[in-house]
Amino acid sequence: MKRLSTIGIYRLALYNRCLSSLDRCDHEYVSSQELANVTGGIATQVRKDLTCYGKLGEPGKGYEIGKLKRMLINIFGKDKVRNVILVGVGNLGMALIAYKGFELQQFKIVAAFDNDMRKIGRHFDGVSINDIRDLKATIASLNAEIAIVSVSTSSAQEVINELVSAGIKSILNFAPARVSVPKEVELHNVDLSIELDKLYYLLKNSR
Amino acid sequence: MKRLSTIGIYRLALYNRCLSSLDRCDHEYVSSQELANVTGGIATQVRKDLTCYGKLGEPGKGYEIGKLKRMLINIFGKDKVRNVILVGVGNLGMALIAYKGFELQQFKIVAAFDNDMRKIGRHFDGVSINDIRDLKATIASLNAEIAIVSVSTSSAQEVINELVSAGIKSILNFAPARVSVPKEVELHNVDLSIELDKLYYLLKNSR
DNA sequence: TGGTGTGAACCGATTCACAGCA
DNA sequence: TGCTGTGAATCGGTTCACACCA
Repeated sequence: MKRLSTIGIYRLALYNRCLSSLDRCDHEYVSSQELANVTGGIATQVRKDLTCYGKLGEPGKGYEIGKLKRMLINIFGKDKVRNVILVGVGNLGMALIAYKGFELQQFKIVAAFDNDMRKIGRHFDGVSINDIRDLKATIASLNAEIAIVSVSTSSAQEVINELVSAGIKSILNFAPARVSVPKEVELHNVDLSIELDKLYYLLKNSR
Repeated sequence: MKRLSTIGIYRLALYNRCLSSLDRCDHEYVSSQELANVTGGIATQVRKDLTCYGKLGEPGKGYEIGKLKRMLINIFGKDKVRNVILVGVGNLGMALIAYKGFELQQFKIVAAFDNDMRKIGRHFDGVSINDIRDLKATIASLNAEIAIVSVSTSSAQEVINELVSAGIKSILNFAPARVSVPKEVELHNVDLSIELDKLYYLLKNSR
């Protein structure tokens, strides 16, 4: 069972989400062609993606939706609850706490951190805002493994260092900074201005 | 001059940002090796990326920073101001309007739209919030080409249809929905829950 | 010597073509 | 007949090796 490529994981996640929005019973079937139509790919690729976790399609019928959902939940480890914390309760941090897309996927931000005294001790959308100095202790007590970082560029590396030493294994970083982590820690960057750069490029070099 | 792959554009944008943070004069030089160190790649790749727009490195010295910057600004069409509009002034929309990373890259959101009467006519962070019913007229008068969509999943397709018919060429969509656009329109999706899905996967399948 | 530019080799991912099963 | 699963062919991007230049 090999580790998938980033793009492979992405497509699997996409199938997962499309299944949820398919208004069909769990015991009904969906074909690779249909899944391809919804995700903008081709049927062969969908099949290749799905078969690397064992054969679960039925020739002539397709994939049983319930079975497929269970497989995907298992692949992503969503059967187990994982606590997510967030550092940096600015505009973006608040938006992420309140983000509706997370609820649908059973993600739960269990605590937030900031260094602004006016925010510490308060709640936002049901999530308590803690003193960043309590990061390590709180992470330990919550047994959190995933952190979302939405602090300023200048403090990103420092915050991430603390997260790593507190035992965080995976980090989703929104600060537009190149930060480094030990290789056993997973770091994903979401860089909004680079996304806009891409659009600029495509506009300038449009077909 | 061929169109680059998505990942190629991404790296170019990354080089661009790293140059800004390099505290060195524009007339000094940077080597491909150095650029690779900062961006986490290898020197050969940096050179391959840069040479597809003509030779501008100098053997034995490297790339003149000012020249490289100008080339990148040109590649991304940032020499020309492009007006960006935003639809959906919820938590995420507000965070995007206030996002500091955009300023650094000369991106400017010139108008926002919403359908909430309590928001329409007000300003947020210097950006006026307009009635979504005025979308077409306002886009035309501002000559906007890029739109950021941060509306709910259920209204994403409808809003995007309107944007397309109003002449928008590039869309950055934050709604976790698969939406379709005519093929001449560029659509990029930023899907936050899929980013978390990836972290879940990596955590479950860690090395 | 220290760097760039680039053809060639490599590698992984995508697509094709088709065997096989209900 | 309709759809899956998969080896083979293909494609494109990455890396290597080295020619070349200041």
